[in-house]
Amino acid sequence: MPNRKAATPITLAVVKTACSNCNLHELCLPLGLSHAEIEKLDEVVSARHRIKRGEHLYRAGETFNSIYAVRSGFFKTDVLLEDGREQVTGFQMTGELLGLDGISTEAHSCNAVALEDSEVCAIPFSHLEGLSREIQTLQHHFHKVMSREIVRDHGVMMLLGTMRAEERLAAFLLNLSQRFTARGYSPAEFYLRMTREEIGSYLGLKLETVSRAFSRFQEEGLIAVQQKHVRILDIVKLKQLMSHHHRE
Amino acid sequence: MPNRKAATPITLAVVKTACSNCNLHELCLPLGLSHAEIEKLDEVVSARHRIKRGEHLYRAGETFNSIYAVRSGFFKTDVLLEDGREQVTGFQMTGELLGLDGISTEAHSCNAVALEDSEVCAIPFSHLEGLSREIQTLQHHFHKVMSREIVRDHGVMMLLGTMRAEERLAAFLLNLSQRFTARGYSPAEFYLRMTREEIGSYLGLKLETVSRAFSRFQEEGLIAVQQKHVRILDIVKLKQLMSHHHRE
DNA sequence: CTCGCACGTTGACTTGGATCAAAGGGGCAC
DNA sequence: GTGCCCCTTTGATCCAAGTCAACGTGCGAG
Repeated sequence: MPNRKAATPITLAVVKTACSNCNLHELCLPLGLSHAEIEKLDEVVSARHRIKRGEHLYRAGETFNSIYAVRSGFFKTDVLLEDGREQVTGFQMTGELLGLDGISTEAHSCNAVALEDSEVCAIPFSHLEGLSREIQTLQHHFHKVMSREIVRDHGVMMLLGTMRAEERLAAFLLNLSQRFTARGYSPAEFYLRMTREEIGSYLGLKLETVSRAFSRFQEEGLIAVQQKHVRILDIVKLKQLMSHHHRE
Repeated sequence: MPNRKAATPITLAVVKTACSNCNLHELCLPLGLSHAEIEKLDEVVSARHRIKRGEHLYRAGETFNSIYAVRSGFFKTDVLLEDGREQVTGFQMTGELLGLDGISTEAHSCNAVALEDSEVCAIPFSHLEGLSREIQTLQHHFHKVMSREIVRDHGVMMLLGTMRAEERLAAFLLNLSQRFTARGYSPAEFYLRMTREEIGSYLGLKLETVSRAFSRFQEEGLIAVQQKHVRILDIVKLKQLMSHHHRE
C-alpha cells in the first residue's frame, strides 16, 4: 500500500522514473525487494529515455556507464564483423536488461537498436553496484539476471550448433510465445517486431530460408502467418518438431 | 601447510586452498585485490578438489552451491538435448571460472567434465556474495568476469551463425593460442586436450569436417598438426582467413 | 611392452540451406 | 490518399558440409 502517491500531488514537472510506480516489478530488477528497498532503487534509476524506432540506444565501442531496463517497446542487439557480416545476439522486451555485455571492458561490445518506439530506464552501473552492496536481495537478483543471460546464450548456441532450420524457427516462436505470456499477452498470437532478415541473422539462417520455414509451418497447419502477424495453431506439434532428430 | 608439491599419491585428503599462495592472482578472482583482501577471500574459498580425466565436476540438474576456479587442468562444459544431441558450450582452462550458469535457477544447467586430471577451487557462492558486499573491488571484478562470459558467448554465436567451417576452426585456434599466451605458454605450439568430435560440437561441425579443415590448413602451410599436437606456422594468414568473406 | 580400441583421416556421395532471380504486397512518408 | 520502396514470397540451381564407409594409428590399460 504505497502512501507516497498522496505525498506527491499533481506536479508532473519532471518525468522522474519510479520503480515504485512501475508495473514491471515482477519482471525487472526490483523483483523481490521490499517497498522501502524499491524506493532506494528509485534514487539510483536516473532517468527514462525515449528511443524512436530504428535509433540506437548504444553502439559497440561506446563507453559503458549504465545498464538499461526496457520500460516499453522492443530492441535487438547485434555484433558486426569487419567484413559487414551481422549476428543478431538477442531481442529484448519489456522488463529485460540491456548493456550487461559492457561491464567487462567498460565499453559496449554490441549495438542496441529499437525495433519500435521504446522507453528505457537508465541505471548507472556504479550506483547499482553501490546499492547491491547494501541490499542483499538486489545483489542476488542481479546475479541471477546475469546468469540467466549466460544460460540463454547457451540455449542459442545449442540452437545454432545442432538444430535444423525448422527446429530453429520453432524454438524461436515458442520462446517468443513464452515471453509474451509472461507479460500477460496471448501465448498464441503476436506481432513480430523484426524482419525475416533479423530473425535469420539471429537463427543463423538466410531470410529466404526463414520465409520458407514460415510457409511450411503454415501449410502444415502449425501456425497462421501473414507478414509480421503470427498465430500459433498447434503448439504441441511445434514442440515435437524440436525433439525429433532429423531422421525419423 | 604450503609445500604440497610432494603430495602423497595415496592420501587424497582435500587440501586447504590459499589464494594468497596461488600464482593465478592475475587470471583468477583475486585480480586487483590487496593482500589483506586476498586473505579474506582465502577464508571463503573452501577447498580444492581433484577431478580425474573424464570425471564430472557437476552435472546439469544438480543443485548449485559453489562456483569453481580451475587451479590446474582443462574442462569442457556441454548441454544435452533429450534426443541425445550435444553442444559443447565452452572449454575452461587455468584461472577460469566454472558454474556461473547455475546462479540463475540454483541448479546447474550444463555438465562440466575434466578433459585431463585437474584441480579446482570451490567457492561457495553465498560466501562470495557476502564478501563482495564488503569488498568493492571483488564485487566489480566478479561482475566483469560474468560480463566477459556473456561477451564470449556472443562471439561464439557470431561464429556459429555467420562463419564457414575453416573460419570457425581458425577462430578457435587463435582463441586457444591467445589464452595459452596469457598463461605464459607458447602462442604457437600446444596440445589440444579435446577430441575432433568435441571441437566439432563446439564449432557446430561434424568431426570429419574438423579433420578435413585441419588437413587443409596443413596443406596450405598455416599449421603443422599431428593428432592433438598443433603448431601455428602462419598466424597472419590464419587471421586473414577470418576477415575475408567466402567469396573473394 | 604390446594389444585393443577409441580416435583420426580420407574418399565417395547426398543434401539442406545458400544463392540468384523475379514478382507481388503492404506500410509509411509525404 | 497514394506512391514508392522495403519486405516478403516463391522458384531454380548450386555448393559446403553432412553422411556413410573403410582404413590407419597411437595411447593407455593391463
